[in-house]
This record gives sequence, C-alpha cells and structure tokens, in this order.
Amino acid sequence: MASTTTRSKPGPRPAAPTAPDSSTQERLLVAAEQLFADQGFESVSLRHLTQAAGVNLAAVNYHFGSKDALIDAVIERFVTPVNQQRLENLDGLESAHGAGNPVPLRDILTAFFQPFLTRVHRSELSQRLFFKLMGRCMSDPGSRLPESTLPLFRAVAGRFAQALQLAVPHLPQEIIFWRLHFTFGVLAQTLMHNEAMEQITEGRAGKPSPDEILAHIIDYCAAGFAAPHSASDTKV
Amino acid sequence: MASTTTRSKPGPRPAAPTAPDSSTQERLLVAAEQLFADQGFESVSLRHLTQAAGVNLAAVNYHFGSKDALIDAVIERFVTPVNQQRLENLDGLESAHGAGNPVPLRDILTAFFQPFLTRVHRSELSQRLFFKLMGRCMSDPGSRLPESTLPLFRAVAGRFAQALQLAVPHLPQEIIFWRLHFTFGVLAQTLMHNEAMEQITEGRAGKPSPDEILAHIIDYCAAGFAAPHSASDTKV
DNA sequence: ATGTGTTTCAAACAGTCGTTTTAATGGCTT
DNA sequence: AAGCCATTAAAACGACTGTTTGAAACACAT
Repeated sequence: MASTTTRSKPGPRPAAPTAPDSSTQERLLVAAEQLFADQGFESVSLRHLTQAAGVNLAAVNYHFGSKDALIDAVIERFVTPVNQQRLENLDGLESAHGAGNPVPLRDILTAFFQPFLTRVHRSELSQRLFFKLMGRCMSDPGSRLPESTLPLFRAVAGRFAQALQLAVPHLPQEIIFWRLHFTFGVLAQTLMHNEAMEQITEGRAGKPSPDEILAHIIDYCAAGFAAPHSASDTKV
Repeated sequence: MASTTTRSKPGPRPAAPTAPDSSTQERLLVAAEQLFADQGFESVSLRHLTQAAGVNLAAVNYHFGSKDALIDAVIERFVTPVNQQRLENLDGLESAHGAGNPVPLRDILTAFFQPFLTRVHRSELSQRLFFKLMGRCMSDPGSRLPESTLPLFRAVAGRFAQALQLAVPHLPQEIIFWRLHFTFGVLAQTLMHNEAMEQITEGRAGKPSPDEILAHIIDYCAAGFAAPHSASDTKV
C-alpha cells in the first residue's frame, strides 16, 4: 500500500530525512536538528525523535547517553564551525590591515555574522531550520550552551571585543560590551523570527535573500555600534 | 513551630509571596509571574506553582480553566498596561509636535521602551523578574502571546511604524519594518539576559540603573534606525 | 563453525505532567 | 434552622516523559 507520502507511524524504515544507509548517530543528529529547530529542545520527545529518524527508541541513550547529551551534540555540531570561521575571518582582516591597525567596523561585523549565512548553503533547504536552531541556542532558558563550546565562545567574544575597541576607539570598553550584547539580540531575533519578516515583506519584492538580510543587519548594527556615547550623568 | 523562614513544603498556609489574605486568583497570578520569569512557562509544574502560592493543586484549573489559560492571564496582566502607556506616550508626543509633524526619533523610541522600565518600579524588587518575563514572552516558541493581546500589539506596531516613517522619511517602509524588528531583538535580549551584563560591568560602577540601561539602548537603536540605507543592488 | 564485541529491538520501569473527580468546607440568604 | 452557592480539599486518572533492561541480531575475527 501507501509508500508515497512521508508516513510517520509504522514500518521498519519509514522515509527518513537522511540517506537510509547512514549511521544511526548521523540519522539521529539530522532528525534532531530538524525537530529541535521548529519545536524547541524540550518539546521534542525521544519517541517522536527516534521515530522520525527511523531508529529504535533506546538508540539515543545508547549512542549519546541521554537526551541532554544529544542536545549538546546537536548544538556543538554546528556552533563550533561557525565560531571557527569567525576567528578565521577576523584573522584575515587583521593581517590584511596589519597587526595593531584598526579594522573597519562593518568588516568586523560582517566577519561575525557571515558564518551563519554561508554555512546555511551547505544543506540547501535547511536554511530556515538553521536560522531558528541558532536563535534557540541563544535565547533558550539558562543560555543552553554545552560546556565544550564555551571556551571557543569566550575566545570569539574576546577577540572581537578587542578588534572593536580599535575600530571605535572613542567608546569605553563597557559601552562596547553593551553594544556587543545588543548586537547579539539583533542576531537572535533575526534568526528566530525570520518568517515573521517574510510575511511583512511578502507583497513587495519576493523573499529576502540571506545577503539582503545580512546587509540590513550590518546597516543597523554598524550605525548603532558607532553611535556617540551620550554622557552618563552619574559620573563627573 | 517553625514559622520564621520561607518553608516550601507543608503547612496549610506557608509564607507566601503575597499577602496571605489576598484572593486565590491573585496569589496564583503573583506566584506564576515569579516562577515563569526565571524558569519559563513550560518548566513550571502546577504542583510547584500552587505550592509556592499556598493554594490547592486544583485551584488553577478551577479559577483559570487550564494552565495555558493561566499563562495567558499572566501575560495579559502586564502586557496590556505596557502597550496602553506606549500609545499614551505617543499621543502626547504627536500632539506636542502638532499632528502630521515628525517627532524626533529618540523620543519615539523612548516612548516605546519607557513603559517597561517605569512599570517595574511598582513592585520594587521584581525588576529583574519583570525584565525576564517580558523577554520570555517575546522569544518563547511560537511567539507565545495570548489572542486577546494581539489587537493592542498590532495597534502599537502600526502607530509607531507610522510615526517612525515621519521621523526617518529617507527610509522606505520596508526598511523601517526591518529595523523595528531589530529593535525588538535588542529589547528582548536586554530583558532576558540582563544579569549577564551585570556580571560584565560588575567591577566597574555598581549595577546599571534602569535609566542607564534605557540610555544605552536608545543610543544604539536610534543610531541604527537613522542609518543610511545602503542601496540593495537587486533593483535597478 | 565458534566465539566476541557491538548494535538493535521490544518491553517495561519509575516518575511527572495537566486534568478530573468526589467529598468536604465556608459564607450567605430565606 | 435549613438550603444553596462558590470555593477548597485530597485523591486518583490517563497520558506522557526519559531511562533501563535483557534478549535477539548482527558483523567479523579466529
């Protein structure tokens, strides 16, 4: 009988999002990435997840130890290359402008945002998924980031803060941290609710391409970052 | 015996966060506000919630019908006055500058952000709570907003978009929507993870006051909003 | 063929969740 | 006093959660 559509219930090997011959771990990671992205980490049950992946219920605990460990694996799987490429981008910029010389603000921000947008292209249609999963990592309760990713995150924050301090030397370091914080917020909002923007811009000019989105973000954040610091009247 | 500390387990009426004589609905709303704020809507069980409020487990379903209805009630309870004051602020600004005349960008943004910060003062120490609860409303899965609040939200969005169009006439409407979107992100990030900023700024000058935070946000968002629009090369 | 280690499978575990139920209160009018 | 209503109370319901179990299936070496 039916074998055309993507049934979710029975069958030993229902149409899976992965190649049916890939390893169980791979299938779990891919299915988890998909489901976590549009339902959240806690809302996806292991039964739903393993069923979508076409593997046994116990596979998660066997291969990863626990659901939390699977979540960490999913996050680390795409957070790490993003942060690595961020550092590579910044390395290239700094060596191009000479060590100790300031790098233009827009270039720094582009180096920070770009890995999100290019890494999306590897799996074609998973763009929306990737966006939302990233946004979820940045805003889920308790800043749900695996321990193993924290050192790299700290390195990224430190390096970019340092580069920014050279780019906008008229700002005290504290203000730079605040604005880095705000910039994270712009990114998270864009990643999580980008479909809301698609609705707004729908009548106009098709869907916004990742490059367009990037341009809009850079315009906004670069201006916000370079803004003069209205003197706080608490001091002096 | 013991009645000094805040026991959470037994007793007919353990030390509750509300006046012990207030109504059951009131106690539930107050306790829910507190718990939802720092644990998230789905992570708080009704048993934990009713215990903290000092009421019976069935009280939630009796007075509100379901847990979801309680969540909606909690959200609506403080979202509505915030949006009402936003409209009042904008009314005041527009009548002060004359109908049809542009209102300064920073004033518009202040009118938008200020209700968050002043409304916080009503319950003294609940400032952090209020911040996080609001942030959660804006970023939880499915944009968890009660139906009853949507008309007011739409009115706020429309009115402010209109005012902004007069304030930054050099921008097409689509860009204004994008930047309104980004501004939401800055707000949500600030509301949710403000304690992260307290850690960063700790060694320096005490805690940031709400007014300082507001000043930082306005500096960033006003500049981002007024930024020139780098021409998108897709058209023309 | 035999043994070894890894992986899969169906089934059950103990626990929590939101909700419902039924009985026991309390205050109020008639 | 009796009767009625809204509220509270304790207990149980069924459904779901993540996790564990012990046996079956497998690949692959000896």
